[in-house]
Amino acid sequence: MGVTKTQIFDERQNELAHFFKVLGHPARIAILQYISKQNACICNDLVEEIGLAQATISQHLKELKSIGLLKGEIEGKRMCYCIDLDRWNALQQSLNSFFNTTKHNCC
Amino acid sequence: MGVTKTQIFDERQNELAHFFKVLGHPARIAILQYISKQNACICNDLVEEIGLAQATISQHLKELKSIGLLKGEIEGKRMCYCIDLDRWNALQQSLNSFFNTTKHNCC
DNA sequence: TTTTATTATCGTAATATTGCGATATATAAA
DNA sequence: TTTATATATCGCAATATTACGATAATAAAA
Repeated sequence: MGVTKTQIFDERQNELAHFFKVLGHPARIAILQYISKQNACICNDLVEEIGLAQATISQHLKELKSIGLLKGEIEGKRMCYCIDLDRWNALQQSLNSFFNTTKHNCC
Repeated sequence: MGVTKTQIFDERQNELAHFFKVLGHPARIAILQYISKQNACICNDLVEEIGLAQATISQHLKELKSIGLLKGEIEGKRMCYCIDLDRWNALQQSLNSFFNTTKHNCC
């Protein structure tokens, strides 16, 4: 086993879970915080800043791109990764919507 | 390897990531939504509702307990799992704080 | 006490994730 | 063209996660 049974959940549950999952790694949190602190981002800076190998950072960036949080623009021989603000806000809202609609209690 | 290098991140980054990680599974999203919909929750109901084995549900409940989102009370021979509203709100706030402080852009 | 019902835990198999070195690719600089 | 720099991808090893059957533990019911 070891496979998440995505077929028994609805699309929204899977999407929400995937989003949470991508944010569920300290390196990816750190990457987002660092990109935010700077005004431009270059992957190579991240390697020094975060302290993981270049291949590893590149992999984490790919996952952040997979949910649209980052957009990359080629800038000469460099890559400029930035936060996609529209997506960022949309995700925050989607997440708050989950929190607000799922908080009834019993005991 | 396969080990997250938690030691190179700060406590807040690790905590935030752990929180996101726990929410990063559709079964756990579904569990929270179901508990919320009901006014009381019994694990056995979840097994029928979600469609995973009892052992698996129990495991997911344990992880939700690990971040304090659920509290369980023994009720006869049953277990009543409920959402801890204080913790729920605190986590929502912590999450919004992350989103609000990490959203500057460049391109 | 015995049985039944409910939940937790253990052990295990399958798959996923993390991390890294090596290498490929692409562009700028020399 | 050659070299240097920056990023992506491949392949692999180590560890984590997911799922489940079997079983333990606990308490109500018979």
